[in-house]
Amino acid sequence: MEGRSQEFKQRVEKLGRIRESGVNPYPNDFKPDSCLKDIFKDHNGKTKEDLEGMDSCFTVAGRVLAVRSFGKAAFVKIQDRTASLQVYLQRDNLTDIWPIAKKIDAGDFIGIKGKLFRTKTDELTLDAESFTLLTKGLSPLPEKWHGLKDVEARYRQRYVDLMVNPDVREVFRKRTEIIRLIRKYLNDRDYLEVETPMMQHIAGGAAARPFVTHHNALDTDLYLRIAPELYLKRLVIGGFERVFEINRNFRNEGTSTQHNPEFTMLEFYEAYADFEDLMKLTEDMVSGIAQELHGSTKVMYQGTELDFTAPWKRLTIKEAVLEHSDATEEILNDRDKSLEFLREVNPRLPEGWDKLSHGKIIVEIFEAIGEENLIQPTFVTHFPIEVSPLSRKNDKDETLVDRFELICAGREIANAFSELNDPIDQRERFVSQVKEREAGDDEAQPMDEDFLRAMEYGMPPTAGEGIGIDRLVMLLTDSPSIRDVILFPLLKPEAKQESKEQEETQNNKKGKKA
RNA sequence: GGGCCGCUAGCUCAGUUGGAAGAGCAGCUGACUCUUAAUCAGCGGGCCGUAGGUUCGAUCCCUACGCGGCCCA
Repeated sequence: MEGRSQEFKQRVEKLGRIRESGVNPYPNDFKPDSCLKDIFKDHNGKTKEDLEGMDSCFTVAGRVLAVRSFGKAAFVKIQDRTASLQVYLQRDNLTDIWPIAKKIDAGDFIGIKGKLFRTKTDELTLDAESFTLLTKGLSPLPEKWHGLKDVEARYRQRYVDLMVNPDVREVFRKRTEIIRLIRKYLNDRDYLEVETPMMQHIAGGAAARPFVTHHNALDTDLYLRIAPELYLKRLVIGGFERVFEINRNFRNEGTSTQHNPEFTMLEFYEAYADFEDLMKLTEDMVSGIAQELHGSTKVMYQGTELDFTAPWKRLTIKEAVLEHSDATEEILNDRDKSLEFLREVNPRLPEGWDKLSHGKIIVEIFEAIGEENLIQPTFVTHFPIEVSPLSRKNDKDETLVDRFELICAGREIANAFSELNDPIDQRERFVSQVKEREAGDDEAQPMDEDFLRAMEYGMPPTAGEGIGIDRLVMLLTDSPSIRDVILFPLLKPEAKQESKEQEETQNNKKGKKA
């Protein structure tokens, strides 16, 4: 109890008095028969007289959000998963339980059975005929008017954030709805939803640093996946011509408003499709989701209108750079001139910058100046082959691949390509990746012999795409940070406030080991 | 990794050339059976992020550290 707030201690004492009076403060046999939203839906149109003529009782349960108490009566606002509703408690109706009912606190859960009426100010209200304490809350709720604002507290104690900030609940409901709509869209197109390994012996399918873990029984290191790509393609090879997976990827990188080390990715693969088909599919799917969610394909994001109405703009990566900088074709078509230009737009380059290939230089230039200027949804195409070891070569220009990135609000939302299905070419690409890895690029992809073995059986012509779900949800819920669309974003652990008992336990453990 | 900003009561926030730490809400006591951020009267509640330093004296100034936010890489 030491270190607890005064109010916490008072509530614990109150809890004790409730128990002494013979009332169980944590019963679990109360069954509501109505949710609050349905009560509004069915009865909010009714007049005072309509309600007086109605004989039906409603049994509801919820968390107490606010109490306005009089001597022998009280108005209490309760909230369930669907809505909030005012309840009227009167001493003369509640008799035995009144002493407890009048002592409830904001944060408690209560159950009420009663009849609907309208107050003098015309608010639909449930007049309690019986009252049941369902859970005593010990920690006080945040301020009723301002709610919980402290960003760190909101992330660390998301449960409190959700209790008191309805707009936060709404964001996460929309997140779930978006994922539901994606599933429906793909299921309707005969895609098969699958699950592939999160723990992999070879972390391939993307350029990123993985987390490492260890399997004790097999005594082997494993990586948390950075992408499901190579497994989903194995499934296409196996005959599942349309597959998708919505699941977590893990990348061992820093956090930002755009990055969380674990994030949710949709990946889908369709045989006999190419990357242009996927552009159409993406336009159709995302604009449809915006329409379902907002009733419009135009969505406000951080003060800017994003127009998801199909078709979306398409630019080659060079066009995107030319459109948003003073670079010229002459510069971009020459490796050394491009490098010089890159140094102007990005003076602080990673180590080994002078050895960058022409293709990588173009991508670096795009990321430095092109990407952030693409606000409306735009497909950026014609990526260089050096940065695309899993993509099919372009038939007309072997330095390019049939790939696009979807950029919106200045950030990458999706990445897709016609899949490389030539096993000989794929092996060569892996070999050059391994060389880059040996040269110090720890994001270059490792050799995956089993994947090659699979591809050697023949993979049908296929296109595949990954869509960052968190970022898509950000755009569709007007959220400025990825942490606003991830229920429990990764934070550093809080400063330890170990109790003496814990300290002793730990010391004992240390002592035993020593 | 670098820069800037923040950390004060359960919550939202004030505050002090460096001189006994404040408000509102929440809480407690009392009044009140139709309130809407209910009202009225009274009361309690603080390691001012942590640790050093400067000082007669530090929540305030300095240093380091921790956590968070934003920006940059």
